[in-house]
Amino acid sequence: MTARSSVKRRGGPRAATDRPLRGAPADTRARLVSAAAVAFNRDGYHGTDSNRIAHAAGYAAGTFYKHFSDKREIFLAAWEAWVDREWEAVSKEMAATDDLDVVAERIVRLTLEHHTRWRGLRASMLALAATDAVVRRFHRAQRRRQLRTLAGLRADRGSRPRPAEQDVLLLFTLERACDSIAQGELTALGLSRDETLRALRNTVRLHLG
Amino acid sequence: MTARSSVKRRGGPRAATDRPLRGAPADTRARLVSAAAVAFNRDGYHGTDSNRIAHAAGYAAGTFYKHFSDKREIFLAAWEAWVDREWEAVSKEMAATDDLDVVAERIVRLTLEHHTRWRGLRASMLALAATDAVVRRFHRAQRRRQLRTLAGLRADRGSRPRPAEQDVLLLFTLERACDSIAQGELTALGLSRDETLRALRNTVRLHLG
Amino acid sequence: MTARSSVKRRGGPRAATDRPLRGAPADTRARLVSAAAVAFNRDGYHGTDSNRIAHAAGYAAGTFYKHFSDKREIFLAAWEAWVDREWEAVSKEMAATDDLDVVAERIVRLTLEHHTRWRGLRASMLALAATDAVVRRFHRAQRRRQLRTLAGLRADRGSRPRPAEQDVLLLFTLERACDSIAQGELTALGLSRDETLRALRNTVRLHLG
Amino acid sequence: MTARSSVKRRGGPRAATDRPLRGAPADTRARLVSAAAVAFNRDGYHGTDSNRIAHAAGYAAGTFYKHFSDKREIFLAAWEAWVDREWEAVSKEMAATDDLDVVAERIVRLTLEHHTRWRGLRASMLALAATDAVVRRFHRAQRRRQLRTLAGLRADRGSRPRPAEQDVLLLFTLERACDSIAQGELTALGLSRDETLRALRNTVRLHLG
DNA sequence: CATGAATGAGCCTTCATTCAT
DNA sequence: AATGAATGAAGGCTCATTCAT
Repeated sequence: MTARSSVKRRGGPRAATDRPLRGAPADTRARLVSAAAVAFNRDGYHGTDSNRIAHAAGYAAGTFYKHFSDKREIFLAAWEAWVDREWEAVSKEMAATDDLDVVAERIVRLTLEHHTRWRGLRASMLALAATDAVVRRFHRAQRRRQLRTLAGLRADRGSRPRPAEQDVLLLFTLERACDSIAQGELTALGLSRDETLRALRNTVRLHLG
Repeated sequence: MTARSSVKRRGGPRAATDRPLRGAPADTRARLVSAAAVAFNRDGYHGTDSNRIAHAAGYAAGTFYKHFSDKREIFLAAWEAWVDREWEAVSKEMAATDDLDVVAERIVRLTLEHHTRWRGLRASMLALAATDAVVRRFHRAQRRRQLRTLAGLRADRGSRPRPAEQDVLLLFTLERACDSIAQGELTALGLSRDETLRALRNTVRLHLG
Repeated sequence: MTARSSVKRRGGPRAATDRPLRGAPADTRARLVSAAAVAFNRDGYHGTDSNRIAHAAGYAAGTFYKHFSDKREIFLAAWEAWVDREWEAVSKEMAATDDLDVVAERIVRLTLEHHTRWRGLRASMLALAATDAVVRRFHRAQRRRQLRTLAGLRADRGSRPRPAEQDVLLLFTLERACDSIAQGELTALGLSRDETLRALRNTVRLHLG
Repeated sequence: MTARSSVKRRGGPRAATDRPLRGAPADTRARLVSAAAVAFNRDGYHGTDSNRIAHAAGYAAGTFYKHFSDKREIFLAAWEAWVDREWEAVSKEMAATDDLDVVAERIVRLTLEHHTRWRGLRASMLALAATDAVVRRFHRAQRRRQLRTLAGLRADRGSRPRPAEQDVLLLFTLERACDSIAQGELTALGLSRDETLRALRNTVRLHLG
């Protein structure tokens, strides 16, 4: 009914910059995952919808379901990508120097940045994992990946091996403290952020040594 | 032409054979809050609705809105009640004995029980607090109550005063460990639950000493 | 424990055997507006609802909100369309002849027919305009359109210009008399319908002369 | 459950000044009708509810249904009272002087005041009458009362008798003009209010003469 | 590969009405 | 005569998902 130019541009708002919309499926998928991560993080899992995600990525509603069978699936993909990015960054910092103090400082800083930036995504994950068994399984799988990565990193540095218990506890500690700071809870309660970070750095350094 | 009258007939109470339905508003409210806590815990905040909560409490849908202006309000009420109950139980245990080891063991056990029983409610709270500023404020207010209670308990025992930072950190540690154990994460990762609990008890005992 | 998954399945289109459902948005919108006009007219604004309107137009409930942000919006669209149609019909009659008597007779007849057919819609508009400022503004805008149209028609015929006051008064008179006759009030009170119409025709003829 | 003093005063808000709540049924009824008239006028028939009306009158929700079988009934009662008051006022003015010009001026002024004050009530009546046959019948009955009253007033003054058609037309004219002015439509369209009122007064004087 | 109109179950909320006290 | 807690049908609106093009 409406005349269409061969270049796909229509009346409605196109969120991001105009890119070639028909491309490799993997690219489309990646764009959708990125948009989903941002939306879930900002509005929570139940605060966005698949149509909004698709449009934010520059696609129509239907495209979403060509790449993901449902909303949960894209959420898990976004989570997986998030874990990937975090440990990529950490690995890079670990490789760049031998100084333990520097490495510990960087891990804490990166984790804090990452958790601050993505605190909404993390909160949604925790809530979904509590009610949805599939999400819970996925979350644990990612946790195992984290543990493997962490053990691998220690091995690369020639550090002495440790029981996994100690690694999880380190992860828990890092996670909890960073989530809290990210949410602004410490500050809101009048507690010192720097003090906490110093303690965290110390814990990490001892763990890696 | 005028097939439909503009006056509509609806409503009316049910047969008067059921539970004690007509009672003091405070009782009704309390029943609704209890039912809500169970429902939120089992299905998550977004997994139940006000109608289901009302029916679970033995009331009709409309009754809900005589007592709460919306779903969030009853969620916060359920959360508040949950915090109340937890610290009531802890206070009781604190008063019953002077032996620090026993007290620490009880606090850890109670917290673990409480977090295990209500892990879904806790997960919903964390997710909502990430997206909803009102919930976040409420959560912090409850946290302050926890801190006051904890400080009070220490004072009652004649323990030396501590900076609030140490109290929150104790709360965080307890919380995170108990949430993890409650979700079954430690076990799923093949880690020792008893070991973790022993360490926790030790931390608590040192803190209260 | 996790009986309910947090992912919910719903929606999906109906069997593709029905009316031309998937079409240009403008067509869908037009069908919805038509159905709404009929429903509002028959049952009153508060006597129908968006679901009923959508179904009457051959669509599902959700489709309504793809085209209108709420019930009021479609009501105003229906009203606008009604005003359009009325004055289209009147314009056509005006163009078809030069005989003032004939024109006056046709205007009165058309107005009466139109008001009779749509008296419920008119009544809803009057009631809403009394309570709702947005509706009131819209109604006045339409009134201004009517006045412009009426002035234009007179100008086309080379009639002498008149102050707008006289045009509104003509509109008021026509409106009130036709509404009354449409509601059957005159007849119910034992008054002569023909007598009133004769007087009306006379007024219109004098006004256009 | 709650201790009650013998003087009926509870926590909740009591709308009007405290009056003796248990009294002659007619008084209660009258208070409810007054409150209903105000509420319907301000918010429209569908914009208030029976609970609100009861509370505004100083009673509990249930009291409403001890005096009226449904919402429509109190609406009709409010309407009837409104017509009563209007024609009471008009009759008084008619009796107070013999000067036709003065009488006409007063009728127009009173009608305008009355329609301005109660324009929302009138609008609701028109909308309900369009969809509800019972309301429509009631409205016509009141119209007949108006006509009888008007004829009686003319007879009292020794004016010559007139066909009812002319009386209704006078009522229609008065009504429509006053409704319009009351709604602010004339002013909003940039038309002269005084001019219209002058014409109205003239019409009334001729009619009564 | 992508589109986007359409679906329809279901959530949140209101309110006319009842009845045990 | 009055109370007010409770009812429950139903209206407004959302959104995960589908499918003809």
